[in-house]
This record gives sequence, structure tokens and C-alpha cells, in this order.
Amino acid sequence: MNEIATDEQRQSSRPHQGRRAVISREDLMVAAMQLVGPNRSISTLSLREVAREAGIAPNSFYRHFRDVDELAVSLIEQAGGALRQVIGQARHRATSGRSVVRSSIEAFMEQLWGEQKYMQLLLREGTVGSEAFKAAVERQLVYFEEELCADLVRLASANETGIYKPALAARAITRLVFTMGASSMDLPEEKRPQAVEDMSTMVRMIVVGTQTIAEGHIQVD
Amino acid sequence: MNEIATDEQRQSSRPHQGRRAVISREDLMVAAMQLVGPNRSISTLSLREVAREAGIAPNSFYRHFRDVDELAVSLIEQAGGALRQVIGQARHRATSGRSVVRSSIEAFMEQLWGEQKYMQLLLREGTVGSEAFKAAVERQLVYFEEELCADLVRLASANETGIYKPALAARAITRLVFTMGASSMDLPEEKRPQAVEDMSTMVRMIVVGTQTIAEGHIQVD
DNA sequence: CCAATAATTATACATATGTATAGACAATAA
DNA sequence: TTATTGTCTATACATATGTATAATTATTGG
Repeated sequence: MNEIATDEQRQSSRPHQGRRAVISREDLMVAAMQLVGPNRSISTLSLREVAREAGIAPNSFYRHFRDVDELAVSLIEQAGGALRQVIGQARHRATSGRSVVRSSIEAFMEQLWGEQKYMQLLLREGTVGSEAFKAAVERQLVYFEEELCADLVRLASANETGIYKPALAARAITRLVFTMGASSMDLPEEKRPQAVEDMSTMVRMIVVGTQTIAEGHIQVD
Repeated sequence: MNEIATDEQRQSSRPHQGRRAVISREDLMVAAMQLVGPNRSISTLSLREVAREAGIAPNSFYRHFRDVDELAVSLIEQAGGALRQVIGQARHRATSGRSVVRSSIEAFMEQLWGEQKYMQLLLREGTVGSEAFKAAVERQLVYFEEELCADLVRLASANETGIYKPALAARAITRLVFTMGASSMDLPEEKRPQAVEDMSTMVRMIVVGTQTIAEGHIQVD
């Protein structure tokens, strides 16, 4: 009769032995995200704090993560995956020539302002915290670099322009966009279009630079 | 007779009323610096910890700083000033044409690896922490941008090349160099030359890009 | 029903933190 | 000397943390 069986979090549908989990890893991750903010970084969250926010006893935390750091790594992977997906879609939508880079940046900035807290993890906290955490962020950055590098190469051959050290160019663009994004995070609404514009110009400089160097019109000291 | 009068820290040589200060702001800043490391950021230092390191009672801290955050801001200004001075000297030494940028980067990287802990503040912690702290770091970055911008303009007119939006170019270079520097901080000794090389190439892309765009050889969408 | 088992809580402990209060100390001014 | 005045320490308190241990709860298999 109790067909209620609320489809709670049947995280794995296989029948359970023992008490059913009332909370999931995801719940803890959500709780942690609610605590981070412009002046609160993951690395400063305490286990008890997260548990409190999630509404569980401190010790229950251990059922899901070894410590807050492990939670942070999971969050990084989640945030990175989401961003890559969004940008991937943007790339798909606009395969027409050079607008790829542009629309990628726009997608990036949209995600940046739509999912502030998630993006903060990737953009602002990659340089502090544990070794594991920094490594996780670095991993995400490298993913972006690789995808962007492929884009640049494809773009160059499509437009029949040269390209000098595409991997380095991709790296420069990624890092630049990420830092600029980080510092643009707390811009007021009205200044955002300008920020997008500036970032596009900067990226264009790099793209034009790598092309021009490849053309050999300028000496490479 | 007691001509000992060890020239301790006569922080201000004016005669004192009351007990002489046994510790100075600088001592506390030094103590704090000894505590930071690749896995320890200023924002996680506790007042008691710093006091312990400096060898004073926790409460004595208040004689010098309102809280650890205020100390952090002082450290940022110190680190920024030192770096600007080093780079300024490098710029002075090599005013011959384009090597200015190059030797600035080299000076930057030297400082980066020589004063790791100080640089960590500027490079890695600018995006977390209090509003005051972030503002202090941003201020230092802007100083760099302005000086670099002047350099770029001077360079362009000396070489009779054009330059497109020098302020943006300077900003891109500064931010890029700072992030790349940050992530190169924990590179092993043998990989550093390659890092310098890569960073120079990236900067060159931006410089060439801004020049090329100015020349009008490439359409600006 | 009962036993087994897994998830969660309750309680507790040692330790850390920021800071309030009061007193000790050292220097100057009289 | 003595009074005054800054600097520093000692002690204390309320509160926070990570985690160990044991008990409680809900679920499944028999």
C-alpha cells in the first residue's frame, strides 16, 4: 500500500542491504556549493560546516568523502565537465569559420555569470589548496587547451592561414581567458559586455599573432 | 655604562613613552611569510599561529595589525613593490629595442623563483580572500599594466610599428604572465628554461598580434 | 518474526581559535 | 625617587574543529 516509495535518491537501483542512504554524495556537494561565495573558498570550508548545511551529523560525512578536500576535487570535475559541455555545444552551433572562437568565449562568459559559484572553483581557487585539488583544476585546464588547440588547427587549415605553435597559442588563450574571467566575475552587470569585448580582442591578438608569425612576415628573434 | 643599547628595532627613533616595542610590524610580516608555503596560503593563517611563530603572546598581535587580513594586505604591497623595482631595473638595463619585454620576463621569472613565497601572494592568492586583500592585489596588477603599457607604446614608436589598443595588450600580457608564472612555480629546476621560453613566445604572439592588427594587414571583424 | 547489515546519530575528547580582562614590565617625565 | 604611559604576558572563556566510540535506526534476507 505504501506505494509512496518516493523516488528519493535511489542512487543505485539495486536492492539494498541495511539502512537506505538518506543523503548522497551529490547532496553534500550541493550543500558545499551553497556555502561558497565571493568571499568564501572551498578550501576554508570545514567538514562540520558542510555537514550542518546538508542537515546530517558530522560523522556521516565520512560515508561519502574522506575529507572536504576530496569533495572539492569532485566539485572541480563536475564544474569542469559542465563548462566543457557548454562550450562544446557552442562550438557545434557555430562551426562557420572564425566565429568559433568568438562564440566559445561568449558561451564561456554566459556560464561564468550564470553559474558563478561553480566557475569560481575553476577560475579562482586553482592556485590554493591541497596538491590534489590543484591537480584536479590543472587537469580541467589541460582538457580545454587540448580541445582549443584542435579548434585552432582546424580553423587554420580551413582558412588557409598558417599557425605557429598551436599548442602554445591554445595554452595562452585558455589561461588568459580563465584569469580574465576570474577578475571579471564581480563586475557589475553593465560592464560585462565591455569585458566580453576586451577578452575577444585579447584573444584576437594571440590568434593574429600566431598566424602572422607563421606567415613569416615578422622575424622571430 | 650599559652602552649596550642594542640597536634593536628602533622602528622610529623618536624617544618613547612607555615600554619599548620588542617586536615590529615587519617582524610579524616575516613570521607570517615563514608560515606560508606551496600548500599554505595567507588566508588560512591564524592570528595565534603568526604570533607563535613571531614568539609573542597572541594578544600582542593587535598592537600592530587589526587582524591577519590587514597583515596580508601589507605583505601584498611589499611583494608588489619589490617585484616592480626588480623589473624596473631590468627595464633600465635593457632599453635597446625589443629586448625590453624579454628581459622583463626574465627578471620576473628570476624574482619568481628567488622569492617564491612572496610571489605566491601576488600570483596565487589574488583571487581568494577578503575584499581588501583582493583589491590590494588588483592594485599591484594595475601598476604593472600601466608601466608595461608605457613600454609598449615607447617600443612601438621606436620601432615605427603600429600598436593596436596598447592598454589591452598590456593587460593581456600582464595577466598571462602572472598566471603562467603561478602555475610554473612548482616546476622542477630543469623545466624552468622551457617555461621561460614558452612564456616569451606567448608574449610575442600578443605583441605581434597587436602590431599586425594595427598595420591593417588583417581584417578586424 | 529474527538476525544481519549498512547508514546515521549521539556523545565525548583533545585541540584550536579569536578575544576580553587584568596585571606585569620597561621606559620616560617629573 | 615616583607617577605615568605605552607594550607585552597570563589567564580565561566561549566557541569551533576533526574524529573516535558506541548506540540507534532502517532495511533486507531468511
